[in-house]
Amino acid sequence: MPELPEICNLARQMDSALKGKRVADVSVRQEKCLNVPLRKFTALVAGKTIGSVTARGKWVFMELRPGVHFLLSLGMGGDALYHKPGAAPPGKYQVKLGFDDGSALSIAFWWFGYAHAVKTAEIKSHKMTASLGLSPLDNSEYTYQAFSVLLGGKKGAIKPVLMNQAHIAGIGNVYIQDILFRAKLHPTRKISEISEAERKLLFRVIKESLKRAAELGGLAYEKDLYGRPGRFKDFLVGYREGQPCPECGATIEKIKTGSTATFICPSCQIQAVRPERRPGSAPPCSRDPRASCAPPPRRTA
Amino acid sequence: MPELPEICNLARQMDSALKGKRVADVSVRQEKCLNVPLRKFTALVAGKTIGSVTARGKWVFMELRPGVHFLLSLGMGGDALYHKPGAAPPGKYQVKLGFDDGSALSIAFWWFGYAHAVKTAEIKSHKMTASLGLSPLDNSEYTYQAFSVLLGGKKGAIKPVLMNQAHIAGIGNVYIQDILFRAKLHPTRKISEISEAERKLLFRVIKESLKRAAELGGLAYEKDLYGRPGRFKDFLVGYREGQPCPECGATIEKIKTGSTATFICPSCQIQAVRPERRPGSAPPCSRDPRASCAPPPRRTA
DNA sequence: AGTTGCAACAGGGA
DNA sequence: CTCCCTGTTGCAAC
Repeated sequence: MPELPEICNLARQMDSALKGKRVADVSVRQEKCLNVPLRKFTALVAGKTIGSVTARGKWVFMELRPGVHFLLSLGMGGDALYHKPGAAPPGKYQVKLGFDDGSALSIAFWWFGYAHAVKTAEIKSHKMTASLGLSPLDNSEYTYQAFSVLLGGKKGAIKPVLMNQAHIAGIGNVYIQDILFRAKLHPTRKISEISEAERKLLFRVIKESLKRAAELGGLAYEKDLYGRPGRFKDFLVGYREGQPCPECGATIEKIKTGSTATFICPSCQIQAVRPERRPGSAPPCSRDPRASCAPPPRRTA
Repeated sequence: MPELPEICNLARQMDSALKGKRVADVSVRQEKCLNVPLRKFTALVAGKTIGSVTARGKWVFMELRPGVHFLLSLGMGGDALYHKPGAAPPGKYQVKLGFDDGSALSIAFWWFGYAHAVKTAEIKSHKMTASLGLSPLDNSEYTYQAFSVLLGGKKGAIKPVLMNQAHIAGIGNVYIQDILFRAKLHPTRKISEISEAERKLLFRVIKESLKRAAELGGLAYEKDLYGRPGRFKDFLVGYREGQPCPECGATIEKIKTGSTATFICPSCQIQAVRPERRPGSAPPCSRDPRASCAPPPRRTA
């Protein structure tokens, strides 16, 4: 459950389920995912009481009163699972917190993840979270103006900038796919060549795509705190290599952009600014991209 | 007179002509070429007596006793001219030092140059000179082993590394042309793909090319301390775009490599390691590249 | 024809 | 599907 929608959902569930519990037991099976030696980690976490749990970007912030924050990143994938009192003990995990009521939280990631403990007073010095940029679901900080400032003066391609957590926090290589498609932007489009209208559309598409996915409980192939999958699965172009574009029917391609893969519709997502449409000529894509948070039209019948 | 041969020649002439003179007068027409405010520059320089003058890379180091060094870089081109007592005053210059015997040194560069004054005790903190690398005409520091260490582990192209003053001090975009040609290396050849034999040849070619040019008093289109031109003008491929390669007759090309221009023989200078020559096949270039410090064969008669 | 500093980019590794 | 670090490369500036 790596990106912002899943993390938002997870943090909300943790906030409801765990708040007020006291950490009675700390079990770490993989010390390298910690930011401090095991002894220090345990000393920081054990005995603390869980306060608010929030999300920012791909990170979960769990308050451990008094004076500590537990910071969790699931990296390229993993689960944070709640185990109620008396439930069967968790199987595979890297870190487990047992609570005073017999319940537990187990954390398992299958590649790289981070379970960090920092003193709240020193949280500013935790680089990976301190450098996080705008939260796209927070309307007070994610404004069109702030978004424009972010892109201002940049010379590179649009995709890496949107995925840079220091700019906008929470977009990974999954949700970026349909965001770029809905914004009708090729991943390597130069930022300096994005028109005002395109930038406005992109701004809205980011917010609405992530919001929609969060409302659906995140990706269908990720689990929530209770092991249940999300309901978001209908990608427009993401992971649909070889299938038809829902807008124009062209065959979706999987390309390499820098070191990451991108799925694009080669006809809808263009590298240059779309030329002015002359009166009478057909629009390149007929549907309103803003409407496409809904599942794509089925072409199977 | 920008690169090492010209600077060596200039420093030697300055050492002979200026040593022992006392700076009586400082005139600065372009303050931005200084490293300190004009008042401070004057305070450091005026009244001092010239000691040894030496060269390192593209910089002239002039001792100003007691306790100061005058550091001069002519940037992309310029002159440092001696004016004997009673001679006509210099025309255009950015910086002029007048001496107690009525002679003067005028410095004029036509783009960017530096005339810096630093306390000798603080010379290590003068970044542009402190970071200079190996002197290719100093056999005790420019050894094949040191050269190999420089190239070790590098992944990029050979040309920018040779022109990096922190590695080898003194090669610019003029002398690099024939150095690469004599070493039979394409400017974008990957360092990791240079063979041992090629590296040995390159090591020698650098030293011998610069030494030969210095012995000729530098470039024919540059002036020495007395306004006289050097005698080096017979480039093998440098600035000979469209003319035949002196080795194989192929047409010399001017290409862009990164942000600089390079003149190459497309047939002699290859990007891949030269394949082993099978017995009986003709060598790609018949002349011994080590012999080519002499002028190229004339093709005009 | 020079150098610096920064942004962008690519590769290796945890 | 992650991130950081490093070195490299390109560009704009003086």
